[in-house]
Amino acid sequence: MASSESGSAAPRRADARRNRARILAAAEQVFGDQGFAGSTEEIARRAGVSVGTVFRHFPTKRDLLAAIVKDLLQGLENEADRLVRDGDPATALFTFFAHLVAEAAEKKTIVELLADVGTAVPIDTAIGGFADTFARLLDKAQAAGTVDRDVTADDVLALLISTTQGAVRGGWDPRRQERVLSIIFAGLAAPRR
Amino acid sequence: MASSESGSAAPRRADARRNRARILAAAEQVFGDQGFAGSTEEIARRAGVSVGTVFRHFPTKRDLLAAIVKDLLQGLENEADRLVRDGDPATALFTFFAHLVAEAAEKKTIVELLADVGTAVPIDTAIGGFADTFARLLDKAQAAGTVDRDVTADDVLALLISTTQGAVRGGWDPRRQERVLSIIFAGLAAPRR
Amino acid sequence: MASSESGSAAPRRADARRNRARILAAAEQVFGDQGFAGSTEEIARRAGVSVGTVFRHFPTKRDLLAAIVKDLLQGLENEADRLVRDGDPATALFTFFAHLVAEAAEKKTIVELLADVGTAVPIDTAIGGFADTFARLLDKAQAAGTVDRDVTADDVLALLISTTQGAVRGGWDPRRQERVLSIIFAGLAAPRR
Amino acid sequence: MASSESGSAAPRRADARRNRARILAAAEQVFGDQGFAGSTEEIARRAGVSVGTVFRHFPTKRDLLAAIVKDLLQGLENEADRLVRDGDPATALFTFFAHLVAEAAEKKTIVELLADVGTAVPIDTAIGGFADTFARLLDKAQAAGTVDRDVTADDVLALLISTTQGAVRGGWDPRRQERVLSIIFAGLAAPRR
DNA sequence: GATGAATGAGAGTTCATTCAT
DNA sequence: AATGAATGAACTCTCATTCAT
Repeated sequence: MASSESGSAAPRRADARRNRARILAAAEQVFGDQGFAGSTEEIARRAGVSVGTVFRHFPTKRDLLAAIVKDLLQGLENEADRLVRDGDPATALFTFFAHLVAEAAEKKTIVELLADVGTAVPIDTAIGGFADTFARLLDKAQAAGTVDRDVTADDVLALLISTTQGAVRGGWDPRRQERVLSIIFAGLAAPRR
Repeated sequence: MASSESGSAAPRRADARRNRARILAAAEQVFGDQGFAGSTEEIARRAGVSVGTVFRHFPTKRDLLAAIVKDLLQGLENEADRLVRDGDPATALFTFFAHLVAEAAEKKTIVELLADVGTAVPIDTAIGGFADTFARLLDKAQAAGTVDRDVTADDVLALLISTTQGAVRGGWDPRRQERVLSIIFAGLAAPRR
Repeated sequence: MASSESGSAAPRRADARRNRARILAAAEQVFGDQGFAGSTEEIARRAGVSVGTVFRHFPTKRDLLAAIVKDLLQGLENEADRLVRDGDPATALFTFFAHLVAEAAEKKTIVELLADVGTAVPIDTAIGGFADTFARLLDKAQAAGTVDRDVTADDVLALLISTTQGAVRGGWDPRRQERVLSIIFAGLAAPRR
Repeated sequence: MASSESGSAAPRRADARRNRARILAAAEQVFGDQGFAGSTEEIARRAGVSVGTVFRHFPTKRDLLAAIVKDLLQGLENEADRLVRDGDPATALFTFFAHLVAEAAEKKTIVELLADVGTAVPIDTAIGGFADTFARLLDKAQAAGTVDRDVTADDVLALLISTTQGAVRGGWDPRRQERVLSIIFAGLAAPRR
């Protein structure tokens, strides 16, 4: 009774936990194929479960999307921590930046939805979770002289949103992605004015 | 492919022409307020017209969106032509790039829809209309030495899509927008590798 | 644009008017058979119309009920006016009272719903429409000496609600109804205290 | 017919007995607040029990309602017996009648449901339990001369249903209730025809 | 050409009831 | 006996699209 928002973490019973996972997977598929318009019934079908069960786990369609996004971000944040600790200060910022863009390109539709559906998880909230990480990575890079001192963490986040959305909406191949990144990274390195 | 797809150009009768314009305006408002989910009936209401009329002009909701986008792009291309002719070769590329981003930020929702709704007008088709323009502006800039020779027109278009989408989805204030652009422009100017 | 609440009066087009009437009739049937739980789809079917049409006429299930009740009351009020004008002062009150009870017994389920479903038309509002009429009938009866002077119009209305509900819920046969009324009328006539 | 319909009387185990009571109490609350539409899950929650348990005790929602009503009536019948034995013959009928109306006004929603929901306990069955009691009270009153000889027990029951339902549906304040009763009692006393 | 009523598939959501744990 | 997850039919309502007037 204490800690449970709607559709939160893991149920107690094993079968329920299994179902929750299946539903999330099915939803990722369906949203991926048809966008947020994909029907709940279709999700239930693919999860091998009845609609009622979907709604028991996620009282609202939006909650479903939010849960998917949350999982996705969780994974990324874990990787981030590792990089902050162990990466080369001079390049870790670039590495992580590129990594996020690549991930986004892979999870295309989810990232699209992230920005679309009113407010499931507003995009800046989502990316905001990385604010600290980037602030730290930026510090190190500036200390190492690979990024101009005038650049702020907010600048980097804004560029991240851009590149991420560009990758997702523009339908880039890996070469294009690499070239775009290299231009942006050059811009970050260049002394301003 | 030239002059008469469904709902294209201008009807003969004056009242019909007037209605077409009203409907487009109303649709731009409604889509702007409520996204593509805004109902056809609402559009009809705001246009002071009945649903039937909306459908006579645009057989499908998507056609409506396509028409709006087409108008928007038409306007921009006109401005582009002027710039190519009269602008300062060293900076015209940057000026036009910034102009497009600003426009996008203004027409937020329409640009969002551009990328979202399946295929009203796929984003690269839309932006592709500027390919020639940018190719020419890029040439001049490289000749003037304000952009690195390694940069291609496709690179520029990719960056345009990114910044455009970033501006629209990220909810930037003008200062952020300016800073982001200046970093990207610096990246374009910097000699590669 | 001026005078039209939801589901109000009569549409312009003849077919629409016909449909509206059919829907009302079907709804009266269905509500009568199954109470307010009867489904909209069933109503549509019996009206020979699709659900969409039902909802175009009455945007809410409750609106449908309200419309039925309104029609019912309208009819009764018309009869009331006639009685006030032409009836025998000494007995008109009793006549009209008995008439309403009989009507209620006939339209059983509708009257039940009147009181049940939250607030489609709150029962006192409904009966309140007769307040004036009863006030006038009561005056005349008291002048004629057939009702005790201590009785107020509110008393009469309260008794009307009672008898009405009794008739509807109690499943009285005509004899029972007559006996109950005669006792109540005797009570009204009797000098108080 | 005597002791073991579904969900009847008292379970053996102490905890089960406790649960049964809790569920009944919770259901009375919930039905009181939200009518018969109140959800089983809500009832379970308020009883501090799971849905499964509710259904083990009362296989159907309607059974729950029936049980509540049964309890309510049981209590009233006990009081009735006392009155028949000890009350003043001349007034006991009136006293008990008024008492029932007051009770009904208190348990408003339950009494509403009594008459509404198809058949949990049909209203005349419910009130029929008092038939004997009233027959006896009526006898005494007629012997004492406070009620006209022409009045039958069925008349009294019909009036009881009326007043009861009137009180519940009409939203009377105590004064109105008193006035209505006094008129009805006057009617009972008055010599007929 | 315009109107606006009709269509009807489909959506999200609820809830009594069943059943594995 | 109790739990609480699962079921799935049912419900109200929306909306792009068609078509009689």
